[in-house]
Amino acid sequence: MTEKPKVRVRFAPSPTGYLHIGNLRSALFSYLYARHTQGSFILRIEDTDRARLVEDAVDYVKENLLWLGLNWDEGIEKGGEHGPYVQSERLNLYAEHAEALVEQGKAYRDYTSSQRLEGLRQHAQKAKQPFKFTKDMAQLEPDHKDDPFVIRFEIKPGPNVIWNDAVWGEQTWKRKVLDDFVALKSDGFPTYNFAVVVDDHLMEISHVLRGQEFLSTTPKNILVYEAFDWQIPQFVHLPPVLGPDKSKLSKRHGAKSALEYRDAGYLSEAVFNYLASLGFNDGTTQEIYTPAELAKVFNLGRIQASPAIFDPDRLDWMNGVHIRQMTTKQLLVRSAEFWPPEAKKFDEAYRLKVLELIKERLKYFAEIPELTSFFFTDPKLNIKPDSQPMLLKVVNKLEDSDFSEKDLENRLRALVAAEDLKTGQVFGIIRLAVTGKTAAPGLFETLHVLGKETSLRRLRHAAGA
RNA sequence: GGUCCCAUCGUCUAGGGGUUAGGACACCAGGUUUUCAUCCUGGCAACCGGGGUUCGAAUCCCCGUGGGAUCACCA
Repeated sequence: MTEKPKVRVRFAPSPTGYLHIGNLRSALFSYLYARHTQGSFILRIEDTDRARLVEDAVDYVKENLLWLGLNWDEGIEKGGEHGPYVQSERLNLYAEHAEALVEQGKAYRDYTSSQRLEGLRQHAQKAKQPFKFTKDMAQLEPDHKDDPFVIRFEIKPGPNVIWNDAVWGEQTWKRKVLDDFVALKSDGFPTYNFAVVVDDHLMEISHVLRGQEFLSTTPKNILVYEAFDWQIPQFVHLPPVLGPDKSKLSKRHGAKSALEYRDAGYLSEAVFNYLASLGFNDGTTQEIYTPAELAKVFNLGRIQASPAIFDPDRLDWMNGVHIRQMTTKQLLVRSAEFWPPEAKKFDEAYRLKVLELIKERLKYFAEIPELTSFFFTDPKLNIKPDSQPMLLKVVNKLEDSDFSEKDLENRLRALVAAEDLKTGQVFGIIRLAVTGKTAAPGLFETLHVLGKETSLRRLRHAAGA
């Protein structure tokens, strides 16, 4: 009996500023798998591209993950036994490993200038040949001492590269389509394809969950693992999340980061639920899950291979369901920042009653001001003069009411009956006078919550009294 | 263009040699109701095309078509 090795997965974004929903879903799946297997979820920063570095991007990534509840067990800030967790702080490691490959004849220094490289590339393009860099094209010796060089990983002839992807099944790549890629750049930084292997190995990553765009670089990664005689992790390539036009989701689609959903007043658990449903399902007809439930049912084998289109309508629906599942008290706490400034003049008990009334028509918290404004400030008057006599009768009828919902209902229905009018008509006029809206929560509840003083004041005002 | 991959309602998806192809969102209709919403009921709506294998194909195979990814000293 050998003990199963611990599952260790990582999310390794590069701090280039923008973290879209598709990236975040990769993080989510990694997190889910770690939780499902009681493994570790690690956050590593891949900042080897100095040109694209964006300030504060790391904070932005952290904020996104934290908001969604994707807490990492190990990584930046948290620390751990496999640090540092920022690639720019591991430069010596990559250099050592690249050097070792050179010594073993598995990689070589290349002094080819960028100009010559560009020329080579253009030449191939003119000849309509795919450009593929091989060792015989390389300049193995410097023209001058101290000329800059890169270290290229050499693809030697050999059998096809075969691996089994958890999502895509068995993959076979011919070596001859691979070219001698740069492992260490002339600035001393590693390239992604080299650093990712060194780090994943050193950090003992067991499963590599990443976007499908990395599928075609996997053979290169595998060859590096083999060159070092390292154990190859399980690869799990995730399908992309697409925009409504079926192209990859991007800023262009108004694609939002998690933070933008937070700012619009979406519940993180709803976004969590929705994101997980894009490319994963457990085979049942259940739609609504808590994060903990998802961690329980999540498994690699049920990840979809085909892309998913992001559907904002479905997210809205799902958020509404999560909202309605929450107690009003919880909801009040969660929505605290979204209430209009006027609401602060009222106590919590009152806001709680208001929330109770709008809860079932709330899709996200940003709608709160629009839905609740009349509970805090008198609405603009927009009553037709010919309905004013009716409102006067309403005022008279309610003047000695105790304003309980029951009493309000009895009196108002009695009035409608006495006047021989349609309920909807009369209630509609009252609603408009009191709320300024044609669509609002139930009339009796609204009047009750508003209270006698406010209700009668608005009614008298609307009646022109 | 080379390489690799994907393909069930408009969308997220279940299923998978014999099913009335299931659920959910959206949409439409009806019910409840004082409006809106919630809720309930019902409806519309799908196996990309063509061959093959088979008694039988949406399901397996092949070829098309469509879509995607990738071909950097980016990740």
